[in-house]
Amino acid sequence: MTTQGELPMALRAAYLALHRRSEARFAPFGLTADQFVLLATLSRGQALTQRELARRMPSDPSTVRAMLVLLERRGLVQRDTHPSDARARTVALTTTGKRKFRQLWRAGEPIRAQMFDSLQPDEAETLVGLLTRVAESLNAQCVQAGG
Amino acid sequence: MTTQGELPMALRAAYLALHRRSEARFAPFGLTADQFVLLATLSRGQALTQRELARRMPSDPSTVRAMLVLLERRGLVQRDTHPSDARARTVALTTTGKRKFRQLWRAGEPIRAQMFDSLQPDEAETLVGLLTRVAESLNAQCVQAGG
DNA sequence: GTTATATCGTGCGTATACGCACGACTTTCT
DNA sequence: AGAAAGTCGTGCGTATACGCACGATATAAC
Repeated sequence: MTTQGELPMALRAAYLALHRRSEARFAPFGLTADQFVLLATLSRGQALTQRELARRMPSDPSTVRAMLVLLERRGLVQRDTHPSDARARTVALTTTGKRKFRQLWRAGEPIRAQMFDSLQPDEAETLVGLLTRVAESLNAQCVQAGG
Repeated sequence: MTTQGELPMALRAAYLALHRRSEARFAPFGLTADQFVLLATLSRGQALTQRELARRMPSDPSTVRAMLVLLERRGLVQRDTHPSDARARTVALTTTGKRKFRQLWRAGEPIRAQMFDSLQPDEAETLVGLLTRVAESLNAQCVQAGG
């Protein structure tokens, strides 16, 4: 089946298209698509450690750190020392950050709508389900043998 | 429907998982996941201009150029002046490049299999179809109105 | 209580991913 | 022919995306 070889490319093409679109859409607000993802993740569960934030995005901790440095400089996020763990730092949205996120969420609406409208309602749900399954499979540690 | 808000994140998570996996898998061969994509694209249609190569990947021409500089230095691709257009340069795999690509294709097999096996045969086809539709929708110029 | 191990964040290096501006060349129009 | 407009590749700047090694702290083992 040629489908097997096409799946990775189709996934890549779709994601890059989404990323480009989002990037262009958010640029006027001075934020990138990935910064939006970070803000969105923070808005769902405040006072996360950098590690936990990275896990949820999902992204690499060192990548997240670089992003946080930029966002903190702009006053969109705030980093404090963790109350019980001196190694860790907690991250949270500032008031400005929350406002910015709501702005961006609205700005991104047409993109989400465009994706959604290209599918039947049940197809959208199916797509999310399949993507989730593929992602979980890929994240399950190690492709041991070539079975 | 919350599905609409989850779709972009699900797409992102799946792609990043694939990318990480591929990166780790190809690293021992000294190549990156995206370099593999470039090689694969070249292997399907030789003597492309850099522009055309970028269009097919799909990627940005300036990104592709940076990749080509690295790959040419390693002797995996070859760039020549275009026979009829002095502005353009043609790109093709060298013999080494072709061999390397076949190597990588085999090395990537477990990853493709893992993705594929997490789905029913018809689901894989469905997924490719839905991803393609979403990508096309996203690439169709401009989110004009919120119609 | 001291040592061994694991975890958190940091800093560094490399490779995308892209926009933008520039020079070189092509095509089109007049 | 000569000028205008479009296209190709290049070079630069910024932001991910990640691995790896390091110091600091926490936790576990003894």
